[in-house]
Amino acid sequence: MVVSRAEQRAVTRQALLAEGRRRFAADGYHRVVLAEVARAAGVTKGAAYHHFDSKAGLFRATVRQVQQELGERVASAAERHEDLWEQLRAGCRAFLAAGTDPAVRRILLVDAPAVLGWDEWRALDEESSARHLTEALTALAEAGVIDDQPVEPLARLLSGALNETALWIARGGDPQAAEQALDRLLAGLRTSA
Amino acid sequence: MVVSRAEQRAVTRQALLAEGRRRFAADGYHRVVLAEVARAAGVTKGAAYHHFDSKAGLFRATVRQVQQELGERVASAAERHEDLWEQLRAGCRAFLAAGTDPAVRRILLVDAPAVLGWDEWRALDEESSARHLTEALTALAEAGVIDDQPVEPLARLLSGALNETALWIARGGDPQAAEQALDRLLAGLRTSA
DNA sequence: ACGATTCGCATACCCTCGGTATGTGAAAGG
DNA sequence: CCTTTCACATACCGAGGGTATGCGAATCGT
Repeated sequence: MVVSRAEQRAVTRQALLAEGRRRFAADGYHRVVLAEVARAAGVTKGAAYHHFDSKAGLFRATVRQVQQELGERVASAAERHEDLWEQLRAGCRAFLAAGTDPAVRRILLVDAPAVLGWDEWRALDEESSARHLTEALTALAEAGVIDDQPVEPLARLLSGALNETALWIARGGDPQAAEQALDRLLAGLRTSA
Repeated sequence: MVVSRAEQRAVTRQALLAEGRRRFAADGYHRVVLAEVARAAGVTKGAAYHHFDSKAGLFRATVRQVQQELGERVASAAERHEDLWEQLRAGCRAFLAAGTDPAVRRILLVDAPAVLGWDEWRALDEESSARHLTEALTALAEAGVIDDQPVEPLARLLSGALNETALWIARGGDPQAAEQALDRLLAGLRTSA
């Protein structure tokens, strides 16, 4: 076995993060016990506190990871299209589809706001997935596809709509019906001119 | 002092509920200590467990109370209008305004889904405020003001949009801008015919 | 190359706080 | 008036987050 200190550190951190993610997604933040996460990761609670300042700290790192992955998924779905409007639609659909992932559902959409506080949650959301949304809306407004307007409130409206609908789909809602409703909603934003 | 047993029971229960609501709204569920709530209500932890089966039980009762008040506020705002469309708009605006109430914000929108689980939260939401929304949409669809479509996904979209935007306003977002964005979004739903 | 130092973790411990089991005195019931 | 019920209080338990400290192995300075 190799034994570089930096390597070992990274390995342990990843193991904790991976196990934490599994459990946070499956059981929810509150029911996860940190010592069990550490044990399953092959270390003890001491290691967890060496890498993260608290249970919430591990959770925060997990949120960051899941957020980033989600942002990439959404972005890559959007990038497959040339048309700005289709980019928005594709990104939104990708987000709705991501709601089936328990990690996204439980960690990002349900627990994160309560555990980290809405402010911090929103800040993290902004720097990953939500940013794409505001950028897309800004571009659409500049291109005249939607009315020129402050994009921030509109982005919040759509972000909330997507979050809630993703959860609804995950709990048995019809994905196709959701996409159609979303399409109607988005279509209503286009300039009538 | 009078001393009917039923009276005393009601008094204590209300005191616990009121104090719990204050603290849940101010500090968030996790940071609230049940014994402190009881002490501030003039009783001990034993009383709290006599009235509610757990800390989550007290929280659940609090959620119910806040939800119901919110539902009434929204409904009464809507009822001030004759026109179905104006009822929807008024209800939505009332909801956004309610987001300034810390109890609504923290208890209903942030903590409740995490503490009670999304399913139970949604069930409670449904029997108070969200129900009005689906009813309004159904009526509008029947009246031909909006396209005939499954109302459930649309209701989820709008409900999520309102929740998130209420939080955004509470954290410094411009209420007027939010209402305008909401109006555009809703207006897009009207039948073009 | 070898002592000094850092560092990645383990071990042992504390303490808060949710939950429970049991006691008690005063109202309700017969 | 005696019994029962009931609305709490009191005492206790244990889980689990957080901390203080020890230790052995990698890293560094000379």
